[in-house]
Amino acid sequence: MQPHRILEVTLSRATDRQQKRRRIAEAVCLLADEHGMDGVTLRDVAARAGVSMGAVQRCFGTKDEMLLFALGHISERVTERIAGGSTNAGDLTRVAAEIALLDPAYQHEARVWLAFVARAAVSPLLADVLRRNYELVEVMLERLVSALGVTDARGQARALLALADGLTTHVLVGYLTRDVAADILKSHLDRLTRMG
Amino acid sequence: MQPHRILEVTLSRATDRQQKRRRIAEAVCLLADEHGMDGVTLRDVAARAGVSMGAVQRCFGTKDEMLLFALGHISERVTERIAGGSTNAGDLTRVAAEIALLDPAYQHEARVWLAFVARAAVSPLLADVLRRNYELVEVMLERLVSALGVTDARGQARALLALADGLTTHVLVGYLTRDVAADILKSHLDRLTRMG
DNA sequence: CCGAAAACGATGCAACCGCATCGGATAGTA
DNA sequence: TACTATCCGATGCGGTTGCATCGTTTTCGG
Repeated sequence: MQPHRILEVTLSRATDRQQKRRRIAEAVCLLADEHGMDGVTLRDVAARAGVSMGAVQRCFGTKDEMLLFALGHISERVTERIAGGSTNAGDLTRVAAEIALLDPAYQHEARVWLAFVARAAVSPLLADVLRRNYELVEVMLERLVSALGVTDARGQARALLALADGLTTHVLVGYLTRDVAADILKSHLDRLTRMG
Repeated sequence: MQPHRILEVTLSRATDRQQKRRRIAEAVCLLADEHGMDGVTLRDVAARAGVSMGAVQRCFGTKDEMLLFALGHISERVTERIAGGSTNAGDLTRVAAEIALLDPAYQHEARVWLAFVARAAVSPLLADVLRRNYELVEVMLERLVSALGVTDARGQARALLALADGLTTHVLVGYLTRDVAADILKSHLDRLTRMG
């Protein structure tokens, strides 16, 4: 068999592996959403993903590796969605709302995110992934904010990011309603726009 | 023996109980700070508190009750510290800094708080305690903010609370340094003051 | 077509979990 | 001093955890 055939096959296998990895990562997110990070066990993950436990072990040498990949997976998805639309100045509102995950459809992602953040506080590896993700979002936000003509765009971007995250958390624990959080976010953005 | 003697003894016993409860709660916080909520097991808690496992079981019927009490314990402590100083208008800076737990001495409390918040997202009982605590802080913040002559003091108080929480989280995962977070918070407060 | 290699799912394993139970130590009452 | 009720710490128990190991099946290169 020719080398290029070998390459094909190898790639195909690798692709399958990656697909299975992603499916497992999805299962991790589902469980983390439902029962928190404690509810993420290898057996339950395998059952949710519709694979055997051995498959999970083969895809990820250890549970921590699995969680690391899962965090990277969801981070990637969220970041891509945020960066998805055009980066017009008017998109700041949309972007901010998506960062805050205020839409009910994103409630699940918000819970997963919170579970990972909490674990990242005591797991340097997870923290690294999270930090990288925040820096990516910060860059995007800074661009949008600076387009408003605001001074200290970076600081304002960071503040907006923190505000959005805090609001998400407060909604999750039931302290604020989604509507109230959305109003607060909107008010903040209005003020930011007025500043420019 | 007279009834009042009985009352004395009973009270003394009850006091001992509460003291032991608090000591156990402290141990819970220590462990949650070091290894996250997963690291909080009855055995480790007992060892940390310097009591037997049976003592922990006797103080709290179940693990959830223990966690519930521990959350109430730390919430109370933080809230009291925040409300401790006089509520002058100038104290807004101090209060905000203490809410954000930016001082390195509060780093541990911040980690514990995050661990509980994450669990509260999937535990209604914990969420109730947390929500009550947030509402308490909100009232204090609203009073301070309204003293600045700001319109929509409640909304601004909520925004400030969310910003502080978000900054705390971002510092914990290593995305922001304490100094940067403090600057952002200060900048926000300055703007708020200028608004009034 | 065949042999090596990889993937597979099932099962085993030691450690740990929360909780229940137990006999003995202790303290309060008459 | 006896009696009793509470407290105490140790141990047991069923269940679950993450991970290792097994024989078997599938896949792929020659």
